[in-house]
Amino acid sequence: MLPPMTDAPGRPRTTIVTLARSAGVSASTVSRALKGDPSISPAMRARIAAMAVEAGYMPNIMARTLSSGRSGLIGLVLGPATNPFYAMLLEDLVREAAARQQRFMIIHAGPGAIEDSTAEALLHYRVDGCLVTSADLSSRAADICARNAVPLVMINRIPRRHASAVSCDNAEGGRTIAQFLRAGGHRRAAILHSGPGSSNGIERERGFTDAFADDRARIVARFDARSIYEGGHAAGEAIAAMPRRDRPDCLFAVSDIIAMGAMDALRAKGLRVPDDISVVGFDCIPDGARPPYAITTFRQPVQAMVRRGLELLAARIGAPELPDESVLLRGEIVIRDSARRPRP
Amino acid sequence: MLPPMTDAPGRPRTTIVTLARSAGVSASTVSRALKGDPSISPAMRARIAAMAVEAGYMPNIMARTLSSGRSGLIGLVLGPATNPFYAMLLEDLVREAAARQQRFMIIHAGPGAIEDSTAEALLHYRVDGCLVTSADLSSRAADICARNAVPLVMINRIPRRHASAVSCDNAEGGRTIAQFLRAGGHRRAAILHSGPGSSNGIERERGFTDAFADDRARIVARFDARSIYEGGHAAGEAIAAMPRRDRPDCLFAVSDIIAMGAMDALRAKGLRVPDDISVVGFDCIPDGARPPYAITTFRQPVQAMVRRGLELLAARIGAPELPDESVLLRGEIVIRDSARRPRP
DNA sequence: TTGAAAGCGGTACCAA
DNA sequence: TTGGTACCGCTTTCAA
Repeated sequence: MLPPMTDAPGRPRTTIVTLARSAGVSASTVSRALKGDPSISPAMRARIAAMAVEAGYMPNIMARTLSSGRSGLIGLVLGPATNPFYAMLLEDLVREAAARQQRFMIIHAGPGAIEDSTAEALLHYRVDGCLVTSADLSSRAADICARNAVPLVMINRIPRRHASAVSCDNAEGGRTIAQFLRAGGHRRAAILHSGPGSSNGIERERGFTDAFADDRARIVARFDARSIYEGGHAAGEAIAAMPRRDRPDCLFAVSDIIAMGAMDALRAKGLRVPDDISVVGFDCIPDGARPPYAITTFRQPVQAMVRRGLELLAARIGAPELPDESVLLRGEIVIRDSARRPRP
Repeated sequence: MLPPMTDAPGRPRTTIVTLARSAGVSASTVSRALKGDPSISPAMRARIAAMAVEAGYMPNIMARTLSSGRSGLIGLVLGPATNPFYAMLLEDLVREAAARQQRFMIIHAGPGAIEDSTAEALLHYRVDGCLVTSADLSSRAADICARNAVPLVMINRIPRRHASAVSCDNAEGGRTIAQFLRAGGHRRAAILHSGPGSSNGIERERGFTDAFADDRARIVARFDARSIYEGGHAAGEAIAAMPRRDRPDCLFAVSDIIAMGAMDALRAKGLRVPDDISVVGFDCIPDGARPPYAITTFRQPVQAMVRRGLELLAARIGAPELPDESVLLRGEIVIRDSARRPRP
């Protein structure tokens, strides 16, 4: 047994019951008064509120959850926090959620898949809902959520069954970038993608290819850069090693972190960016804006995505019958110095 | 095999009671069997375990917490996740905690102070303990934890009253760097610190100054870079603007992110690093290792810090009367190319 | 080795 | 407008 949590030795923790006793009313009255039930007289409400403050009363969420079934906890499945994009997401997420009185239980923040045991923790804690950003939720975990009627919202992911989603219009972003490069005179592109498991990367590449390739321009190479710096670096080295006449004149990385790796590798091999080869990324992470990189990229509306995601989730927590919904938000190209620009 | 749809209309959710009924035993027996109480016969234990799996039973942590007083939740107060150092910390933290069946409720992950309402959420959720990394916990919040006997462990912070702490030996790190620079022939140092609120920065600077300054060498300037890239950048510009003869020959930034900003600014003004001025950082974040920076720095033993921190916390959760403890872990210098090295 | 029963701190329905 | 009361799901004596 744990020692009782007391504010002072011998004095019992303030609960609704102690409050009720010292106010000379019933526990139910206190409960109602505290949540502003209009059926309690204003005078009583004020009196109890004052006593609560005075006694340092703190509601026990566990007890509330047990009887009401709502925990105020959201399960958060986050991609690798060391990827600056997820770090941005996390900051915004925590801030927005706090403003809505929601808290996150964070159950994943690294690379790789989520263990089932980790996913089950979500249900143990009776999370009201679950937010998934990019890292893949196993279908078993998703099934568990669906069966237990835990609403699922994915941010920055293509929706799956039993889930709502909000993401940036990735295909449109890819298209915009392709048009920009075409206008800049590029005709031979290499794509640094993030593998078949990344729905975002696939969409971006699809949009890019659609708008870039025709009878005068084409995709000359593709590399799997796994959404990490090292992957981009390896691809950059491979590109630098290509015979000069086969080399692409521009490079589209499906995320900035990949682009950064590629740029460093190209330069280490003596190639100039953008003079010898243009590089474009995606995401608009802060690191990519700094002088050594100054990456031309596509900004995802992170804050809006976070806000909409939380809204979708809140709505579904309140009304589980709501149908799944996906929302697509428009981003914008950010032109810096890593790619040759169109002539004015 | 997936669990049956326990939430199907009309069919009750699997609880200890439903389990007990269908096993023809009492709820207490099920409770004990499930946690491997040796006083339950092995046969019974096995039978109940099998039924639990078959029924897809998930314990309700809220109920368990209510009766046992232990939630398995740790409150996490994290510094700004967009600072790569905290991102590294977060990844390790979540991984280590999951292995110990602990989950984090994340209540802060941005810049700035923690709102009291946010801190109080910790208590509402009856967290077993609280882990604080760098971001300042208001003394009010700390008091609340102390009153409620919620153990507090700080990682990467100087301990405060009512808290244990684990951190890197910052002063020693500062000293090591100073010795390295002195050996490299540097005599005029500038310090880019992170303000009076950062105990780490203060320790690092103290160690550095102790080992650097004497009658042949001195600290020629100090700048408050607020632990952010932009702060380092501003300081770098100020240094570049100094008359040549007043300029420092080396620069100690109390964190890598500051050093990166400074390097970019110095170079933008035409100064070469390390030829015109050496730059050293602290933390060893991945970004600092990349070619444009290749920062000479001091590596904090992050993984060990995380592990020890969780150990300290677990011990105090089990035995709240344990005295506060601070542990200091030794880091190591990482020599790269941003600072002139000693002649062999 | 097992069962009965009393909470843990709230919520919510039914009376008064 | 208030009080009484029956849970929510699990843990933990105390008895049998």
